Amino acid sequence: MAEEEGITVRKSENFSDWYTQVVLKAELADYGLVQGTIAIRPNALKIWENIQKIFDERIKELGHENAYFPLLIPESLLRKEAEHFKGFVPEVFWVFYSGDTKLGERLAIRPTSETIINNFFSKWIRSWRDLPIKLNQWCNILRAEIKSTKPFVRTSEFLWQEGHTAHATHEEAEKEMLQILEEYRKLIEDYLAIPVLVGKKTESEKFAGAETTTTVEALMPDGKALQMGTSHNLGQNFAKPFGIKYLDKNGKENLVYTTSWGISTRLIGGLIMTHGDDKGLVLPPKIAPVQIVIIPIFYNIKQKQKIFKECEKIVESLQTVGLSVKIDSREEYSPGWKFNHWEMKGVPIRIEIGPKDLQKKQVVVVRRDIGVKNVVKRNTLQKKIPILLDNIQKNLFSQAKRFLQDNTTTVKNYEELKKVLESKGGFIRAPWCGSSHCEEQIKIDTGATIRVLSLKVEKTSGKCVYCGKAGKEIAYFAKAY
RNA sequence: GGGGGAAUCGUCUAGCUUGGUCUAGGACACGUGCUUUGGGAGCACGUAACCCGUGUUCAAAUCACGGUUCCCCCA
Repeated sequence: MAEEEGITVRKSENFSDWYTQVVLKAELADYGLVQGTIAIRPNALKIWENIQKIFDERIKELGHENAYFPLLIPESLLRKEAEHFKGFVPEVFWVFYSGDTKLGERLAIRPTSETIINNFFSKWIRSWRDLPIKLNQWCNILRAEIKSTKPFVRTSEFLWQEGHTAHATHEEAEKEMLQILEEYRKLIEDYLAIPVLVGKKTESEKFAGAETTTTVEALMPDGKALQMGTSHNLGQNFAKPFGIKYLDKNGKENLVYTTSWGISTRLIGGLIMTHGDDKGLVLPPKIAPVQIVIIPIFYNIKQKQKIFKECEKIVESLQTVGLSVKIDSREEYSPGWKFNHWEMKGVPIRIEIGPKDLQKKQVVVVRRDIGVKNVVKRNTLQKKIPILLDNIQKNLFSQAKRFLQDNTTTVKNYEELKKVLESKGGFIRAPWCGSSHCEEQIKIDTGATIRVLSLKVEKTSGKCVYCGKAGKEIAYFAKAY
């Protein structure tokens, strides 16, 4: 027995330790040499590549183009929008030297690229004919995280996409922000099978420099919220200091309206936490790099050749219907070892094929999500596997959805709010008067913040959960990562 | 932001209290060979470690100080 190779803690018993073990043992990432950095290993990068492919295609359909901007941003540029600078400066990495020469002006390693991209916008936009401009870049960014780093979830360096657009009108910018928000929701719910709350941020939680920040927030099994993506309407907050102006049809000079939006490799963290179990990672079929793994079982050389041949045939038939299949033909590992191995790596479906199956023209099909084994006739396999994958995808989503619903609690007063936070956590739905003072006090008191406000104000006749004055709208509170 | 714990082969760890016998032990992993394959197979041989720095001492894995990293709890 070599159980040390597997996950040795239960997800329900020590969530944090469980998470670390899955990350390391499923070979998703390894710790870097500098605090808050990780090496993203092929198993995880493949997931990211799938996310990229899906989202990249989608935004291109919506008229966006990819570009790439410099990593280094001069301090003077970063300072141009005051709120933005104030918000980001505590976590900026600065470059002071090139070789031995001290630089005249220190350079920021991008914590986000609004400043540098808007700088180019001001050069590239002259006429109403240049608008809208809708760019995106896939890149890495650096934000110094001194405490509580966690692979994928909170690291100093991470991979992301940042979209940056400029529009002629406020309405257009608002529309862009909302459209992308909806794309994020679809990506995360339909592909990653993670249900989210969609809405906007409060003044204190919004992006530094934004007019409006919208967000998709998921709930992790430990009752903490995880921000999965944000989409901002920057209004003219950046257009003004960067002087992004154009001449309209009447020859009049106007400032543009800009947006920005991003999702990052943090999504992988959400994926691990949401779907993983005591055996390791569980990947939704639509995002899994390998959807089906085939384990051949044999007792002698003669059988081996026949079985391998049959495996090849299965691979071919499944590949023709667009599935990603892998045979584990290694002979130095036993079938049992391979079962555990691929379960830890989260492959949605395992097909076992041995001498008995060969004889009966069947295979054994095992679902990763619920562990159920089924015998499937060989000639129906090509039809049944896609259906099964679809069921797994749906099951993972509905499980997570149920968890989200069961852990979203409506409360009437502060005592209840505190009680729920102390017990199971999750999202807490409560009336809020709209004052940032109440918001701040609740944070100091309980550690919970307002994660989301509904996009369309959810009116309430209830009283503010903190101060007892008339509630302006419903807020969703939670402790967050 | 505050507090607590930890750091020894690739991994988990023994050793530390009471410095010397530690040439640092074990299990698993890894390598080679033989044998094996329906839920983590077996035997044999082998590779492999005291986080970094400074100090105390005849002598440091063990004691002190500083650093680094990781984990946990609270805000």
